[in-house]
Amino acid sequence: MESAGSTSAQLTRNVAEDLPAGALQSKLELAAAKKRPLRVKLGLDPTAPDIHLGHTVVLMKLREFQDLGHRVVLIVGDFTARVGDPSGRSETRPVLSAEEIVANAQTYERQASRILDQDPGRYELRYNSEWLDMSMAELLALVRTTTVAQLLEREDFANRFKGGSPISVLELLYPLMQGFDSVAVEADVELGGTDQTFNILLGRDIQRHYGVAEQAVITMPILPGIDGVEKMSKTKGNEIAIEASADEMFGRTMRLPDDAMPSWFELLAIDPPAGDAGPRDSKVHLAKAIVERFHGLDAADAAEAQFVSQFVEHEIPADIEDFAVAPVDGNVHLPLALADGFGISRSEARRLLEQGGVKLNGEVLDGATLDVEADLVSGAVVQIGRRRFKRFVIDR
RNA sequence: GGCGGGAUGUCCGAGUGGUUAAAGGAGACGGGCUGUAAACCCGUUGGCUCUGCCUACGCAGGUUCGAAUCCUGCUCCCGCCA
Repeated sequence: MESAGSTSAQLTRNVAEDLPAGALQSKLELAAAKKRPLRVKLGLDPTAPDIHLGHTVVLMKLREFQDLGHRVVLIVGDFTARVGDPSGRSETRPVLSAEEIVANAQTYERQASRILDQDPGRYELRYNSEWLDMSMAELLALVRTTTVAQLLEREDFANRFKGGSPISVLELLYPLMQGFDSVAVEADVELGGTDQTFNILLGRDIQRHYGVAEQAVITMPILPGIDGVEKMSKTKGNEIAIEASADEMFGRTMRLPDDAMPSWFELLAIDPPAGDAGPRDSKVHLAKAIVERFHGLDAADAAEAQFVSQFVEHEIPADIEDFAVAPVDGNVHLPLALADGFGISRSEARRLLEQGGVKLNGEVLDGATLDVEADLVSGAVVQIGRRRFKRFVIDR
């Protein structure tokens, strides 16, 4: 068996921070001495329905722990999600129903299983309502562990406080609840993005107050979204979902700004191409590696071929969804058909037509034509911009 | 509890009775250039049965020929004082 020191070095390879210094190593030594696996915690917010590449950075790190024989404890924050955030419009969070939470948790579990080992010895899924649905007396005991000054040290709280933006008490309570999760599951290590540093560290304080061993803290850098700037998230639309199709993964990766490539290579643990590949070829390499990870090598090759065909050679893709249009008096009214077919408003469809953004079988439609004979569009490929396609079939 | 300030389109943010579907910016989308990168240029960006109509400036009423702009009540947010 390797020494705890080298194992620790391996585990901290691409992390942002490993706090406090040496904590992980002593945890590993402890585990080796007691011959028990470490309990490695990750909290999941059950609000977002899909896992994307950003989540996988942390999940892959968890997987490394599992591969070393340790046990991952995933916590679904169903309790906090059920409470919702009562503060004003600025920070509104939808209050999720119990059914939605369960559904989201199942989605997470299914998607996370693509990365994590589901072996019960190395994997445990818990809902925090199990322990957070506590009495007022218990809540007071929890609240006693922390001062307001401590909470206001967190950067975003501090900024909002200074800037006069609302901070609800519930938000202040979140770090406490997260910390109590660590007490409840007896976490040895907690992982999270760097945006979680404060919460995870506070977890240590709370554990100490409860007389539990303090967890080691490991934070992973935040993966930028395909805009290269903001944190990857579904609400910003800059994500690549791990359940996205191979073509979509490939295409979206190709939209990544060059500057962001190094961090993607590093955080996704993908080896950059050897030699002096240009930025474009490097990006293809990156895109293929990502697709390969989730769809396999064949799919990666196919996605590349598809990409080249569609965007380099401007071929019309092979597999296009059909969309049934109902003609009126033998004509298809384009604004309506485009709106329904592509999920946009009719006004937007009109605008796109006027701007020459719509092609019918490769021909740009001039904006004046709003109605087309049904026979002409039957089986025709309709294209909006560079990447939206539908095949119109006449529904008689 | 008292006093004061605020709520505008996806977001930020102008606008204090009429040419305001609402300046400007961001974002997004379409076009050009290109490597579906960056930078840059042009255009668009509430909806619809589209030379017009409807809806919209926290919510509900009111004044007025006419209101995002004035008045009243309500909701929420922020600050100071207690």
